[in-house]
Order: sequence, then C-alpha cells, then structure tokens
Amino acid sequence: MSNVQNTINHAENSCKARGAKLTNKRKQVLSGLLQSDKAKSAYELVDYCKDKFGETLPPMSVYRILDFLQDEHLVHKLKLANKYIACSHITCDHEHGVTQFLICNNCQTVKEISVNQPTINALKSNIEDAGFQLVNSQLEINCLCSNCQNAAA
Amino acid sequence: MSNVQNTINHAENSCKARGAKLTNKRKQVLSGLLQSDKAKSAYELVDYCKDKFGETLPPMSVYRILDFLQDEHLVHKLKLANKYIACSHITCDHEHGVTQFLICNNCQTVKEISVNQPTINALKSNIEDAGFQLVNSQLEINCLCSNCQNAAA
DNA sequence: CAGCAAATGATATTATGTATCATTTGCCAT
DNA sequence: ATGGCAAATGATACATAATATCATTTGCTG
Repeated sequence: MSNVQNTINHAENSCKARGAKLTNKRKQVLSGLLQSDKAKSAYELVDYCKDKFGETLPPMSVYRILDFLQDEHLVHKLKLANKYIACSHITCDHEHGVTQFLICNNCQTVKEISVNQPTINALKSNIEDAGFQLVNSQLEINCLCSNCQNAAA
Repeated sequence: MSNVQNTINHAENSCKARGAKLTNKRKQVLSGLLQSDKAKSAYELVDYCKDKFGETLPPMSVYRILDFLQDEHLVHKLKLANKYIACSHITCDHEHGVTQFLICNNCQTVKEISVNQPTINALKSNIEDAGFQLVNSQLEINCLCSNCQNAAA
C-alpha cells in the first residue's frame, strides 16, 4: 500500500472517530497535498484533481473541502504563501503541539518542525514584554531549503 | 510641528541623501501609514488619499508608491496580512537590524520589535537543524494586542 | 525651451477568496 | 423501499489584492 494511501486510511479513521466523513472528493484534494512536500494553492488543487481524476471541482468546493480538512486537523493553511499543506502528523497516533513551518521562498517546499520549548518560551516572553500575546505558536518562517541553498551557491 | 510631519521631513531628507524624491503623492501615502499604528491595505490607502486630500490615486500608483517606500526603507509589507505599515525607525538616525512584527489578529495594530539576539540565534539554529536557512529574520507573528486581550476577557 | 527620464494615469488581466442560492447525495425513520 | 432531511457539492456573481502594459504628464537640465 502506498504511503499516500496509508495516510488517507488513517485520515479516514480519524474523521470517522470524530463523526465526520472523508468523501471521495475530500480524499482527492487531500491526496493532492500528500503527494508532494510543496505547498499548493486552492486553484492548483483544482487543476490537480482535473488532471489526476478527471474531476472538475469548482474552486468554491475546493475551498470548502480545505476548510473541512483544516477542521479535521489534516491540513494547514500557510498564510504567508496563501497555500495549503498536508499535516505531517496524520499517521501519528499521539497528540502534537503547535508546530512551525519553514517555507522555502524559492521552491515552496515546506517542512513542519517543532522548535524547542525554551526557544518558544523566550520568544513568547519577548512578545509579552511588548504588551502583546502570542495567539498560537504556528510560526511561518521564510527560508531557503537545502536544495535551493546549493543551487544558489 | 506634528509628529507625522516631523517624520515626513526626516523621510524626505533620507530620500534626498539617496538621490530619490519624496513627491507629494508619496508623502500622502506615507502619511496615511504614519497616522495610525494599524496596517493598511493598498486599497485602504487609495481611500485615505481620496478622503484626506481629494486625491484619486489609481491602485496601480499606490502599489508603485509602496514599492518605492519599501526600497527607501520607509515602509514594510506584512505578508501575513497583505497590508503595509510605516517603519517605526524613520526618525532614528542610526541603523537598525531586521525586526519582527507583532500583528494583532483582532484590530490590525502592529508593533515592530527586536527580539533579543540569543532567542533569534536559537531559532536560527533550530531551523538549520532542519536543513533550512533563515532568509531574513523579519518574522511576522499573529498576536493579540493588550487592548484586544482585555476586550476579550 | 527642447528633450529626456522619472512619475503617474488608464485599462486590462490574473490570483485568491467569499457570498449566495440551487442541486445532488446519502442516510435514517417510518 | 421510500420520503424527507441534512450534509455535500455545484453554479454564479462578486470582492479584494496584485501585476502587466502602454499612455501621458511632470519636472528638471542642458
């Protein structure tokens, strides 16, 4: 069984456990995000479903499906890029804290990491000194991935 | 002399020093950003110039002016919000490192801060462990400002 | 004051996302 | 099984953010 298929099975079970349904079209959109580590826009997912499944989803439906997938914690929206990416912890059975996203400015590759807690706490305390409060620690950080670093060199 | 006017004078001098011209319309757009601590979109600035100065700038011009102001280090673009904000260091005469932006999710108030260097370094090292490289340290962080914290309570 | 470059205007187009109403689908109780 | 309800999806229009391209204006500078 492919990795993507395996992940989708996990996702389907976790939806079921929460009383939600992972329909076919939702699976198609999710698989579009799973089959690469690059962030994709809603319209890119429309194209993907058309190419891959012959399914001509209207953009509105894709946005609704993305909302659903976010509610189910299967997908994250990256506001910095206006794109979407599959959660990298779908197949884990344990809970995860809030994570951070490293976005390659050049090729859109995204890596989901957990910055160590002391650093997050230090950041939080810097922010509180300024009279603000961290809403959640889902940071999105503009980076270059190792491939693009080498290509630039 | 008003604070805004004072800042604009500083800005004009620093442009002159770099061989650029801070025209009237550029001043109008800049003043729109200076007269509040909230981020504004390009289209909001179009409206501001119309209301305040009777100047009907086409959006294209405002985008060009914003590009100019960014090149002159007078304005920052916040990608998280697709909005723009005046640099808070225009009247400082010394150089500033890259700063971080705390954006209130509720009211769009923005505060520009400098997170302490050890914390930035720790973050950078976490990122490098993941094989990525921080492009610049202009972090944009979703927060709640103190007013909105209290309002919510 | 002619002419050139910088600045601005006008128009069209693309990308992202939301609002609204209509239709279809699948499931559940009778 | 079937009638009906809610969830899911479709269709259409529109709002907002931004860019591309070509035209016009402005303001120096020789």
